Amino acid sequence: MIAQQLVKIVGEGVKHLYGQEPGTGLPGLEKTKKEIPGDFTIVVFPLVRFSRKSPETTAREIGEYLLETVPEIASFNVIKGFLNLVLKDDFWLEFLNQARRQKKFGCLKPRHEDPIIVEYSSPNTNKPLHLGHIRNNLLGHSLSEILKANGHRVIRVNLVNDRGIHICKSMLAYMKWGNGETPLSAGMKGDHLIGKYYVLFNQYFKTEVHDLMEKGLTEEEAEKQAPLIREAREILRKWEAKDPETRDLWKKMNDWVYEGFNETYRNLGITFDKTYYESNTYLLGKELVQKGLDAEILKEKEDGSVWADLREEGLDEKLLLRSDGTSVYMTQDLGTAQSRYETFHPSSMIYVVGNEQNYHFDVLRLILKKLGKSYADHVFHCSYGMVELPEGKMKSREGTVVDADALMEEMYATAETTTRELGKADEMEPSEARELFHAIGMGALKYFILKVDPKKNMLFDPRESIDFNGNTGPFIQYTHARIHSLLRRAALTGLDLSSNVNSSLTLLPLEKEILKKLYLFPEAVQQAGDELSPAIIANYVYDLAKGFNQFYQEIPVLKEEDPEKLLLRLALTQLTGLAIRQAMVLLGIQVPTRM
RNA sequence: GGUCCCGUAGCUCAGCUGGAUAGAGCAACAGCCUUCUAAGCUGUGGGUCGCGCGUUCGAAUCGCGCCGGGAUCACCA
Repeated sequence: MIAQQLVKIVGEGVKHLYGQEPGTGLPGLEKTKKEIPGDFTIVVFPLVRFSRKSPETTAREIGEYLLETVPEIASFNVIKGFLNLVLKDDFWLEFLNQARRQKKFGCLKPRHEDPIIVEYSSPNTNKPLHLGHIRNNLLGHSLSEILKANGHRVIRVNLVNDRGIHICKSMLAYMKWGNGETPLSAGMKGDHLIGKYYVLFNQYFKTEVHDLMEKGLTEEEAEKQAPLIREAREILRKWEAKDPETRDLWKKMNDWVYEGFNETYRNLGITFDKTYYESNTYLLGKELVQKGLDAEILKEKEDGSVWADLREEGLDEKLLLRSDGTSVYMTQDLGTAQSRYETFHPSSMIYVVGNEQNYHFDVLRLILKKLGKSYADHVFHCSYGMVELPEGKMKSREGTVVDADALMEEMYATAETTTRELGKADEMEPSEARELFHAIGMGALKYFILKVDPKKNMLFDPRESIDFNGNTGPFIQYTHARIHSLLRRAALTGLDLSSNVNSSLTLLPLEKEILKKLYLFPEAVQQAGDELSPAIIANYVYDLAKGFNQFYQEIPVLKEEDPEKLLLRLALTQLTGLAIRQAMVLLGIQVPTRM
């Protein structure tokens, strides 16, 4: 690309003019600021120490050198230490022609190499998904798409947490108060039904704890001795002993939950290549720990528990096997990492997990390293922030969660109302209209979440509905629909869009603006991949759509009488449409062709 | 208490690998539909970039110290 070439040539220029190699790190090419004439800018301050001249003189000299050397450069200007370069219009027009020939503009071709494993979602099967899970799922899905666009092979995996004491709590509550209720008889999605019993358990449990504390127990003692928790623990014991009755109920209830989850996933547009279940993987890792013990990397304490000592690394000791020989969460994660490494030989493993588990993943990586695993350095925790409500953090037990299904329904309803008010659904088939409402509702939700830097906490106010105007998903979708409307009209006139644009045309400022933005799309895709950040794509595509709307509003396209200019504008329109669609695919958002 | 993350306009967020006058959207106000979709476009107002010190020709951006918010440090997952 021209950017890298220019940087290189600047280096050569410095050597030619001042006899010194600037070496690494010096030159930096940036976009020229809006109000200043120019396309790219070189900040020459760092080069002054080679030239031993004023910034202005240095900039002028390098400018002259570039003007002579680089045929694409039309002119330059110098403001203080800033060297602003103007490229010839035919450079931009050539770019337009070349970009239009690409199959998938902005994306790299798939390379044949080891895959990247992206783990996300990882739900518990004792309650329905909420807004936090939505952020996780959207991030995981989008990251997978972004990595693919960067030429990687991606394996998307889901590790379902289908066993453990929390599941037993729902089971116990169901046994006690369920009366044989089923999703069908209750008219509820399976995950919501199970969630109901989880809440029920916690209500009764809370009362028990309260009563015990009245009798003088501390909270901690009460929580351990409450009859309900003892019963739940007994169910867990039976489950681990493979008691048939317990296992049957467990399976039945989990299947209900999966049916519910699948519906939620379908609405979200999320899929996986492989699903793991903890009930199958929770014993993994013991072998690994044993080997570490044999090699004296790990140590056993007197009571038989096994630990990794991370104090030299600035962390604490970490338990890997309890004194009774059973394993913990960390043990399992060590085991699944090893198992995935053996099956897929991934180039890296990315875990999309909330930032509350930052410590866990630091420890995981350290232990893998201690155990001498070469892949330890290729384990990445894609850590994202909490979704907060105006009152603070969402808490399942206190019922202050925003339910995923309810939220999606609401988004759909808002999309329908808004669209109908605008009269845009009037001439649509009911099925087309339904698809549109879904696309817009989900587009608004997804964009709202993905435009925020993943690592930051974000705020969601349920009282204010998610916007459809301004920097939003529907805004971008609308721009796309508008583009298609233009292209449809153009098609009616029988124009052939496939031929190349004449590269000796002169560009209007707004036309060039869009070309400059389009030029940045491949970079945005790459940066999003490097930083594991869909937000970069979201902000990019908003900027592009905004730019197109300005162009659209100011410059008539179809009224243009000069056929070459008409072709240019339509080509511009078409490529923008492609870039928007491509970017939105990376975000997992559908783009309607009319709305 | 230790470690990590965050603090930018009334609100939600960009910008953070140091660069020119700190940007959007929402909300408020004022314009633009007999002309390609007004879910749009244009304009006005709104800022000690938490505070202080340092590094630098140059700091929202880097370093240190405070202040404020969050997460985490289980024989839970």
